[in-house]
Amino acid sequence: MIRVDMPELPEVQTVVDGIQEVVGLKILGVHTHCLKLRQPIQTDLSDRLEGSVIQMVFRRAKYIVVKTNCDVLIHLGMTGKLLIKDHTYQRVKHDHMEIHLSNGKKLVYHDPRRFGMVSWHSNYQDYLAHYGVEPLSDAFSSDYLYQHCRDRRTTIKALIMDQRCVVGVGNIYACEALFLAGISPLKQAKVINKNECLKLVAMIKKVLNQAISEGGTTLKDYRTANNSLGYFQQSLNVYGLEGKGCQACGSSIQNVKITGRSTFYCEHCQS
DNA sequence: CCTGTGCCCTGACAGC
DNA sequence: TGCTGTCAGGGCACAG
Repeated sequence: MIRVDMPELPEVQTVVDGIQEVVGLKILGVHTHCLKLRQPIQTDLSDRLEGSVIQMVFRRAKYIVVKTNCDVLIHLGMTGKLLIKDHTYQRVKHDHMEIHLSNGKKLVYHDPRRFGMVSWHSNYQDYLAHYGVEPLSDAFSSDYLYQHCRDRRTTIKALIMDQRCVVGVGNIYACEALFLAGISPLKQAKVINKNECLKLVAMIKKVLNQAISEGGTTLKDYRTANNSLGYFQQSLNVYGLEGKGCQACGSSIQNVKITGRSTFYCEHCQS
């Protein structure tokens, strides 16, 4: 078992659950320190947010949605963190934005690799209009996935990572779910049968739900120790385990590239 | 429309 | 020891 700490859907959900205390607070001001994220932080972000009240914080795909008088979308990218700090907190390297709140605390956006994003929209749904169903919703069913697989020559792994089909399934959980479903990541989507769709959908929901429940516990510990929020760590079966023995059969875990992403699987258990 | 490739960015790590 | 090269990957632009 190895541990990783990239913010996939469960990590984003855990962060959202952990910052509910900001709901109802007034935004006194916003300071941005680096405009060059995945897309530039809008220069009028502060003007837009100052004086407004945070009405709701929730997750859509891997975005954190902060509803005020407009919608603020926050994406953590690879290395992003959203931290609650008190008024004595001093900014450190890679803190790109601070939102000053009416209870004296600050919501701090920290992202060394700057793959993340912060932006305001009048309606967040317009920005995410091309996004598919939530993986943990009833809309993501085996029938839904099966229909999306029709006539698709791409691999099943690329398909479940395509946000137009289903959102929030990143590289790690795609690998893990395919392992648990016994399906090769290299298999063409169009030859996946209904029973395989049933298993795969169930396993995607399982790994995500499991990670969310584990994350809640880890986050609580993390907060106690550091008085701050961050994403957590997840135990894995195949991801990052190239050359190691498969837990189920002992065969060596393979690593192949699929659409540029490292893809870990067991040739014996997945076909 | 469908599919694959490359880019953005910094830090961790391997190899010399 | 310090340098260089490689890799990590979500989302999107772009090419074929």
